[in-house]
Amino acid sequence: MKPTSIEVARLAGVSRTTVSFVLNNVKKSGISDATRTKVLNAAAELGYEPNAAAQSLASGSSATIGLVLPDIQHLYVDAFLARVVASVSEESRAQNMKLLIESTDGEGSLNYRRLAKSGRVDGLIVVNPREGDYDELSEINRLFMPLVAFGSPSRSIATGYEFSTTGSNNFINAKLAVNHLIKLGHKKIAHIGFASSVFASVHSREKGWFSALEEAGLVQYAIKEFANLSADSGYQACQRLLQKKASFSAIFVGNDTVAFGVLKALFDHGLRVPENIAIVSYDDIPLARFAPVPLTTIRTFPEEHGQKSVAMLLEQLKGNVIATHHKIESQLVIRNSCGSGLKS
Amino acid sequence: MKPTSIEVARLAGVSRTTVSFVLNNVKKSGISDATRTKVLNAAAELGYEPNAAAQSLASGSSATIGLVLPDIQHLYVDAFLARVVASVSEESRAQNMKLLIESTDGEGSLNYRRLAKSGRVDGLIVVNPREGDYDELSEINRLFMPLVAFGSPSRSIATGYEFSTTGSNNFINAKLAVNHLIKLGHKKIAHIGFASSVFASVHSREKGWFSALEEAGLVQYAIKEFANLSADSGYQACQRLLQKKASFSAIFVGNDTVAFGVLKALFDHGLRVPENIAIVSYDDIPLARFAPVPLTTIRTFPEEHGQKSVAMLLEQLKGNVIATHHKIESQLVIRNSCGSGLKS
DNA sequence: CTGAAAGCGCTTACAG
DNA sequence: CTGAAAGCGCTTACAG
Repeated sequence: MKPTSIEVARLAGVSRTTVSFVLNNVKKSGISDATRTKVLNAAAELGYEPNAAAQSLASGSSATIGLVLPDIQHLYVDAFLARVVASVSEESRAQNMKLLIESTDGEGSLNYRRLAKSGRVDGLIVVNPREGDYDELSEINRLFMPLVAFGSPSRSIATGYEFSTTGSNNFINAKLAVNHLIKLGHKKIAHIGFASSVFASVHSREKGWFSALEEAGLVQYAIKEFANLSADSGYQACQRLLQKKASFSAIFVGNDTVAFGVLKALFDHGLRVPENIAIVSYDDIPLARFAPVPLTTIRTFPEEHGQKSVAMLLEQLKGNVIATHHKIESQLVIRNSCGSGLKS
Repeated sequence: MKPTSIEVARLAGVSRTTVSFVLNNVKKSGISDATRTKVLNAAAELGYEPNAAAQSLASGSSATIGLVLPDIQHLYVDAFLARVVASVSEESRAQNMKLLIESTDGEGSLNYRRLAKSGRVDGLIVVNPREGDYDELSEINRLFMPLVAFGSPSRSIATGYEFSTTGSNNFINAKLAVNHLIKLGHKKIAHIGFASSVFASVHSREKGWFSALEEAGLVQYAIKEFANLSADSGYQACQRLLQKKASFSAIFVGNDTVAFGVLKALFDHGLRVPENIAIVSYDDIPLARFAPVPLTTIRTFPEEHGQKSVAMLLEQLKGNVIATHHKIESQLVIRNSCGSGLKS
């Protein structure tokens, strides 16, 4: 039914070896132009397409990248993650690699080892790994295949983990955001994390917030709540915050999606942004500037991250085994929600 | 390095056949419990994981589903598509299938045939295929593998295409949305499509809008513009609309993301929603009710669609070859943007 | 209840 | 410049 390389060889009047050499463009094979043309014509005539499983089995490489997402629920609600998927997909395609999507289950665990051993993928990009996964990831990287942790701080290298990482510096950026609020005169600055702090990125942003308060001597005003990815959970987290006795004049919100919910909760409470409460958030998703109050936020570059992750993985696949950290610079985008200006 | 089934067989003191039977749970093999246990223990002890390529080559099935996305750019900006990816991923996982992501390139073309012939996937879910792709999809389905077109109207069956489809009825739903505006007394109802009308869903929504106008005898007021997926493109499309001489008191916007841009364009133009201009849009993305004016919109159920697509594909994979259309009901969610009520 | 052996469709030393 | 042949690691009739 589907033609195999043997049919192509027969039609072209050569051996399967030659067919393989021509189709895979093997340099050192010294195929004559005449032969090459014959093979190419035969393959085209038969509509030949190599069987991927056979190729993979024989060559030991699957030509596919595995993208591991945290709890897949993130994708339902968080625009940031979608952009990561899109850019990784795009770049993989550009590099002639296929893309396999995996996600961790409810408990956040994925059998990385099984995936690695199955030979289904040549390398792994793991998005926002949990702190508890670092040991296993390191072992996967050492034993089986290259691995890039997306959205991880470079500390993985500092602490002896061997795999590559890419990410913006959540800690520094969070400080940047909070310092902006401090500079505007705010003293009582609350924090709403965008998810559970088992996620490294959530945790780092919280630490950055706290560190900024410490340096300014404002920790006595520190109060915080955690949302759970959706705008709705942000709404609820903000309500919990409002019920506390401690007051605040500004909130550093863990991401933009959650900030949408926070804005609504504040409005529903009769509070105006930025007049009564100033907000700075994180991500600069495409809708951030279309929010009820255009959001002042930390702009990250997920597309660049995604592309870079793929590039780093391919580097390692080529045998360039140095684990590196690629840092993506971020920037504070000032819009209306912090009350410091009206640029949009 | 990685153990193979032969090592497992050796350790368990059986043949590879037996190992394969036990691990694949082959019913009719009549493996004794004692043997089964021995094999399982040996496999566990060695940390054995079957090689996927070998399995696929030998069995003729890859146990993976291919998910084909339209222009990958959609994912950058459209929350709807992300939910589709998430649900398909989730359901695939639940069904023990792997998920391969493919996307069409800039010109919107993908070599479906190559993908099908490579044997990399057992079946295909194609999201929002372009009208021009139907012939090829039909052929792929006939020649190579089951295929489900996601977001397609059932007309594919009516017109003789053989593959299965799933989707809400864009035409009917658009009419529903527009009729709601008509019922509220609007006569001059403009339309802003969310993308180019080469996409079947964009086209159907436009037709639904126009059909509603026809039935109400309002086509003389019909004006339209098309955005290009992002909120920003919605902003621009709305500006173009505002520059026309024709006036309007309501807009049916092709999706929520674009509606965010439309809202901003109207505000910047000094128009209030819903007082001056009423808006109904489409999708009910998670942020729709957190928009500057909570959006009245058609709620679709992408998660259900995604899950159903996978289920339909698996049915066909099991040999149940009937092409069917699964229709997902939608509903109009009334919020503030149409001015008819204040439910949220 | 279990095993020997063929076969899936490629790649890749190796030999010439 | 090209080909015969082994091998990748499984599954699956077939035989017993």
